[in-house]
Amino acid sequence: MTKSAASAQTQTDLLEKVRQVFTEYLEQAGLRKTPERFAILREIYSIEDHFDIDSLFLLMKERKIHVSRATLYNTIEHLLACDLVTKHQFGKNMALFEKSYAYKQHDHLICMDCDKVMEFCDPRIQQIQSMMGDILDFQVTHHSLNLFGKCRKLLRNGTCEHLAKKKQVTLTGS
Amino acid sequence: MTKSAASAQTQTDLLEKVRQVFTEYLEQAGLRKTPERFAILREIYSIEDHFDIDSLFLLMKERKIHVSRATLYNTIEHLLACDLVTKHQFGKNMALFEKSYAYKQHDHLICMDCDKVMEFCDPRIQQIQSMMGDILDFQVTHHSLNLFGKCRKLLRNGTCEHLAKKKQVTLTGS
DNA sequence: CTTATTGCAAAGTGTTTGCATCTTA
DNA sequence: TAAGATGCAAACACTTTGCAATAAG
Repeated sequence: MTKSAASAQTQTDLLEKVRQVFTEYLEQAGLRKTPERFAILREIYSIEDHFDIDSLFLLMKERKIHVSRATLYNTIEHLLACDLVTKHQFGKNMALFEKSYAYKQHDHLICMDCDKVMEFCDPRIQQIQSMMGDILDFQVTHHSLNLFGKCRKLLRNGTCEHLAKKKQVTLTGS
Repeated sequence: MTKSAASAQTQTDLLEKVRQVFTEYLEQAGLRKTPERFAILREIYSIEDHFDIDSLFLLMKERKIHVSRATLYNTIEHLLACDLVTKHQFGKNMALFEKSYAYKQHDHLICMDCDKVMEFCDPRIQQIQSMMGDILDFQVTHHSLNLFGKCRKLLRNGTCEHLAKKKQVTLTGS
């Protein structure tokens, strides 16, 4: 099996799994399993980057899948509720989303020059989160940590646009 | 000298100092020192909590200080540029601001039930920030860490509204 | 057949912009 | 007195809402 075939298989498995999670959520919540909802889920899981509602709308329009913006906003609320999608506010007013099933918890580094977003993991955040919850008697459900700045190396090379490649850093120790 | 007189003195000193910082910024940038700009600075430094543009507009209107929303948006950009004010996005679309001169760097804990914001400090954030900048060759200029959840203790007591009192926690060790 | 869901367009909300008027330097 | 700043209202961008038509259960 070639690498891309394996990856395609993984992608199919993932889609199958998230459809199942969504189905269970809809049933348990007494909501209807409409074709629009599953089409939106599928499109979202085909996107690698962060996206906003309008680019999702345009992507689906381009692929001849007609759903209204209202339905996108509505459906994404449900996908947030069952943790299949995560919402972000990276300093701009517009909300950005990303698929989040089976994704390791991560935080973001945002280049203010080219607007690109990189991801990183650091276990200390989890420690701070749970410790602060205890100290302040708060039930912390989630957090958002964004580091803002400029990509130095890429600025040296001229434009930042080349930074877009996903780059993920994980620390395992403390 | 009574305690409140001392505090009033401190408040006056602070206002004097921030006026000076703003003046220097405006001069160095070749911008005009208009009465509106200093009035806005004074009002902002009279606010203890986080605020949005519209509540600042209404506060100033109430105090019979007429400035337009356009001028508020314009001036706050300058105050951000010289670090006298900090901007936040706490998950909602609306931007929130706070005065930030001589304020210790801090992060936020947001109650999703009552929308109240608490502040805390943890030196590990600074460590993560500078380390990530080095690893990813990023020049990190600032960050935003928000912990979202529910205030447990206050929920037990009924409403969350009593939580509004500013509560700040600082860790000095790692 | 009942009622949730959809699509459309209208209304909201926070922010930005264009332009005539005013004012700082 | 010339360039910048202000105030107003219109324009914008993103999101939410109302409602008639549709379709899931």
